[in-house]
Amino acid sequence: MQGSSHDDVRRHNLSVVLRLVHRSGAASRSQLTRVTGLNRSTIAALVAELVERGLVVESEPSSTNQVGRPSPIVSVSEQVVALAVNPEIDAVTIGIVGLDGQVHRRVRYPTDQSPSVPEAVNIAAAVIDGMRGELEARFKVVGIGVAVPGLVRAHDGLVRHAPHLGWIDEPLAEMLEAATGYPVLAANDASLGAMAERFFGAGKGITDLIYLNGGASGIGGGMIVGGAPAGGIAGYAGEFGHTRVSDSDRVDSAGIRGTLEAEVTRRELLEVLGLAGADADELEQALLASTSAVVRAEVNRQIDHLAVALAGAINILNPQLVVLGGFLAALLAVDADRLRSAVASHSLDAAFGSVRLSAAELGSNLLMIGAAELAFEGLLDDPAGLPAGAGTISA
Amino acid sequence: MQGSSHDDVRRHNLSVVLRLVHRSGAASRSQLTRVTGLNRSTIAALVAELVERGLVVESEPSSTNQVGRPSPIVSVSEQVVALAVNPEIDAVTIGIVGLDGQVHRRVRYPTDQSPSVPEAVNIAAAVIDGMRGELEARFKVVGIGVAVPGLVRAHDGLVRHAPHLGWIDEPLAEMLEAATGYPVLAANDASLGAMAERFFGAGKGITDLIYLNGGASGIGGGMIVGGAPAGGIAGYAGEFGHTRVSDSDRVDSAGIRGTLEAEVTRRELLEVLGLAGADADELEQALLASTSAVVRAEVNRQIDHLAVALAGAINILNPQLVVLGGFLAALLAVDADRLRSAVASHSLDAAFGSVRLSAAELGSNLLMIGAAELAFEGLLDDPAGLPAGAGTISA
DNA sequence: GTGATACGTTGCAGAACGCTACAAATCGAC
DNA sequence: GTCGATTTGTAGCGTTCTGCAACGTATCAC
Repeated sequence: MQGSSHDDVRRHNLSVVLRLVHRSGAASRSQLTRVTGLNRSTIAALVAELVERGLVVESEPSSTNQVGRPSPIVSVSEQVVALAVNPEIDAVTIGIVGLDGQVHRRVRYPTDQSPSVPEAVNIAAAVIDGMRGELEARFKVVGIGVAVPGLVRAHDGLVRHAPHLGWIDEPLAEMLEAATGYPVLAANDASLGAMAERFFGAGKGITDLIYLNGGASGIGGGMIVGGAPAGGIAGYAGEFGHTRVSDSDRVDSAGIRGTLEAEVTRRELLEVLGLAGADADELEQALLASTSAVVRAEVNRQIDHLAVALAGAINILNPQLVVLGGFLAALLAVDADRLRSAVASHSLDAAFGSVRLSAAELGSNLLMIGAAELAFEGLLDDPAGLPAGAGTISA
Repeated sequence: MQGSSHDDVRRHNLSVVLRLVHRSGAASRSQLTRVTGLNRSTIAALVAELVERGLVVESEPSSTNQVGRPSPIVSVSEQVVALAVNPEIDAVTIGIVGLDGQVHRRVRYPTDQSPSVPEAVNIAAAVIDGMRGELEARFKVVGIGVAVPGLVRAHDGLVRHAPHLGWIDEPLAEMLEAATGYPVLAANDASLGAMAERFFGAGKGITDLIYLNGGASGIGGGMIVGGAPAGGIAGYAGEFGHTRVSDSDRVDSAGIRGTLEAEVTRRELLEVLGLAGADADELEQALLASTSAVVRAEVNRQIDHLAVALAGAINILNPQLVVLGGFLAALLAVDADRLRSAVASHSLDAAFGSVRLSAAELGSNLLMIGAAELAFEGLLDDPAGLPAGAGTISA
């Protein structure tokens, strides 16, 4: 319950303009006036301030075949970037992501075994140190976002529990901040995936969506509720993988029986296909190509269980869109009709009627974009909060 | 993505102050300055405007045993009220609810059979006409809120489907607006219950909660996510009753198998108790008094199924609080430990660790307060939007 | 009573936005 | 190619709202 003063108005309006060009791409000043409802002169002043702070660039208008004076195009500065870090079982991936959502660079640093927290921090810090010359010469770095495959406490980036990495109560953000000097934020990978798909992928402009991702180690998810990412009270929200879908005794990674993650697994799909390993695209191709009845039965079994979990979430959240990533997208691709009708049979007509099932669009850049978005969040909320023209951000 | 101007600042600050005295009760001006962060002089101006508009009242400070000049107490005007309407299977209830949350009057108009929409509208309009003398003399009515046991489309109050009333696609809000002349908003009863409990009941000050209500005709619910009521894309969110909790063939009111509403019913509790009918309090007393093993077995069965649904919701939403109303509160009262441990066994430790299970507090006034809150919403969002000093609101 | 403290009140200054008038750039018609 | 219509940028002014500082006032402690 905070009152707002004039400073807040300015901050808010700068934030609105920067968010627009960040999320919707380049826009003319006249478009900005229409969308924001602000006056021409106000938009001019706001854009001028953002230009001065090096956050956006104005460029010559392209010919639009429209009457009237052409309006300058406002686009995000290519110099403003965030660093994205994603520790996994077999690698740590580090990326440089522009404020326009472009992934400038991505480095995957493979590890022999699942990295410990100090190892992951050391790898990330070393790679970032290697990039530092380039970063300081060409870019302004706003901070680091980390996508963690596990539960992360929102306010301080403490990793409560990352089962596949074996991390428990690790102050990851704090350590990486100390090692690099950049401000660090961390969050659950699937929540960040939901945010990325929402802004830059299948969910553009949508206010209520559910995102489920199927990976080698399980199923995670995230949601956007009423236009805002829903993190829950401590940032643990979105664990769709542990939803109960059957009375069976199969146990998931958290030891819970009959859950989505226990019934719907990538491993079993690979087994019936006779594949040793495959990425998401290869798995989808193999499933589509297969004519085996055994494969088909397994696919159907998994689709039916997935449908129960989706229907439950749809009944509760009444979303506009369900985005499926990883091998769950493959299940959708193989038999969308079966999935749709199975979901329909478990959900309320009214809630199901307006929902669309869709595959994720961002592919391998998903987590880079999501993690960077986390780091950009502070800048987008308060574009004037950081010192103008600073090359790097110090604590 | 809207910009804000000076008008918005004023509107926002008026809204913040009015919301504070509405939700947290009377407060001194100095308290308001502290909570809002606004300047003394600004608060003085805001309160003065709210007084002039007849929305709040300033009164002499009570002796607080504190040094310094006493600060006037700001409280909500007792004249500002909303009308609450709640159609049910066997009655239509109409209430007058003050902006302070006080229920001034409640009229339950019993019906022989489940009322049709025109009947419900006629009853409500007739009762309100009967009150009109009192309303126009003593009160300023901001509008009518309707709590409907069914799916309601948010933006226009169309009742999509109210199974127990047998209503399908009924323009309830429109009809009641035409019949009474007051602006009408409608929403799902359980969603409104969630809102009421959040602001005036067990969930005061909590930003993430789930509310489940067990009634004679089924189980409904609502949620607050990140401080805001979550309605979904069309206002249908919160249908926890249709979450799958078992593989059984029991069917719920929507024809879906193995759901919470199919397994956990008030009817079966009454049956094992040998009771013909009972309100929520009587049922709870009877359950607590019973020593029958059969009763106990049925309670345990229902608790275990309830736990599955709660755990699923907790994993997905990571709330701070779960509020149980109706006969679900009775199950909690009978064996809170069993419910807690059953929920724990189906949920993630991290998400379950911070959650509290609690019984609803508002009892029979719940829906009156929730429906009124819906009607107050517009006023709270824009206290200056309505003409100052108007006795009633015309379209 | 006197001082300290906290708060209301008043007048003024600053910040931000909208408005209006004017200038500039484009398209289409002749 | 020129002219008018249209759209938008630009500059200056006015309005609105909040913050600040100074002063007045009411209470408590001694």
